[in-house]
This record gives sequence, structure tokens and C-alpha cells, in this order.
Amino acid sequence: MGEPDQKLLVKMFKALSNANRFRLFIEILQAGESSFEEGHACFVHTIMERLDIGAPTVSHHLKELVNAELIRTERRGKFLTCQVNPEALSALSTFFTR
Amino acid sequence: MGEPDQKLLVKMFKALSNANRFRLFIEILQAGESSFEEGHACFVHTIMERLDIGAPTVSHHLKELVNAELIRTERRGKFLTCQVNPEALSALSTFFTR
DNA sequence: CTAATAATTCGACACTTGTCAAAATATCAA
DNA sequence: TTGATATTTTGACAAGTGTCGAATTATTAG
Repeated sequence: MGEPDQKLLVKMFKALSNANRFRLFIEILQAGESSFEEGHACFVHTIMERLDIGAPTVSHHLKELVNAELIRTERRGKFLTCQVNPEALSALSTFFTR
Repeated sequence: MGEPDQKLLVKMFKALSNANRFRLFIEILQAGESSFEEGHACFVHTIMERLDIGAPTVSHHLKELVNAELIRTERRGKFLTCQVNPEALSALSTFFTR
């Protein structure tokens, strides 16, 4: 149960296999680490500006990260907040720990 | 030095983002775990039969795994042996351990 | 050397992917 | 409601990828 099947793992790797999408993931990861204050979370628009990627592309990439269960998103009014799925992180961690 | 840059990480993920290449990696990983006897290592031809992938494709995939520094290969006469690069494994492990 | 077997390279092809501009939708502020 | 701002969807296209058959190279066995 706790162990993710190969299919999901491959999906996760595919989601992280694009440089921009990886940077996106890192941003979300770091935002989650440093934001005790809720407001500062990770907004698409913020990311868009910081990484210099168009909005449609960011939207598309986020969907793939969500689909791979690497992150979760939640709408807050006009904005979208993102956070890393800790289970994904630990699943990947254990996979590479032998 | 010990810490791999993002570029290499992305390369690793890309290498693992294809189902067949992932299966290849798993095979090599498991072969390495279970083979105290050197001879039983991981031969391309063996993999080819077991995973039902054509030889050119296996060759191509192996090159990508090598290029991502996930595995190392060594020729033994007619055959090619493969083994997982332990540094890659630990680099990935630490990346996902927060 | 020659024949057989293992692996690689080459050429080709369908399929996927990353990206953006334009249009559409959602939500808030006034 | 209207205007402004945030995000998503759609449509399109160049570039990249996975795969295979055929040809090529490497190596060993006889």
C-alpha cells in the first residue's frame, strides 16, 4: 500500500525530467520550507515572473506535477497555492535508499 | 563537489522517465544486489530477452543511463556488463530526504 | 581465416512534448 | 455590474523521443 507502483514512479520521474518543471518543483519545495506564514506560499504568478515562463506553460507544468502526485494545489481566491506532497517525497526517498 | 547540480539531476530523471528504461535500471539494480558471483552480472543480451526489447533499443537506453551517470558499463569479451553507480543512488537519496 | 554471436550505428517513422499567442474563464475590487 | 487581474483552455508548431530493421563493427570459437 505504502509502496508506489513503478507506473507512478515513472510518472514522477517524467514530471521532474524537464528543466523548467524541475525548477518549478524546487520553488514549491523551498517555498514550503520557508513559509511559516501562510500568505507567502507559492503562487503561480510569482513563479511565472521569477522563472520567466509564460502562464500557459506554468499551468501546464503544474498539472503534470499534480498528476504525478508530486504536489497539491488549492485555489485561494484569484490565486493558486501549491505545496509538495510529502508522501511523494518519502516514497522517492525510500526508493533510492538501499 | 559531492552535490550534483540540477542539470545532472534532471538528466537522471529523464533517464528514468521511460518505462522500459526504468525496467532496465531495475534489472541492473537487482542483478547487482543478488550477484555475489561476478559472472552472473547483467548482460545486455539477457536483458533484451527478459524485457522483450530489441537490441538497438536496449543499446540506446543503456547509453542514456550511462550518460546520466546512473550506471556504468564494462565490456567482457563479447558481452557488456552493467552496474549501478552507487554515487548516483546516494545523490538521489539525499535529494529526496529533507 | 571463417563462421557465429553480441553489440552498436544508421536511417527512418510515428508519436510525444514544451512552448506560446489568442481566447476563454474565474474571481475580486470598486 | 464593470473592469482588472489570475489562471486555464485551445490550437498550433518545432523539436525531441522510442522504437525497429538493416547494415556495421567487435569478439570469440573452431
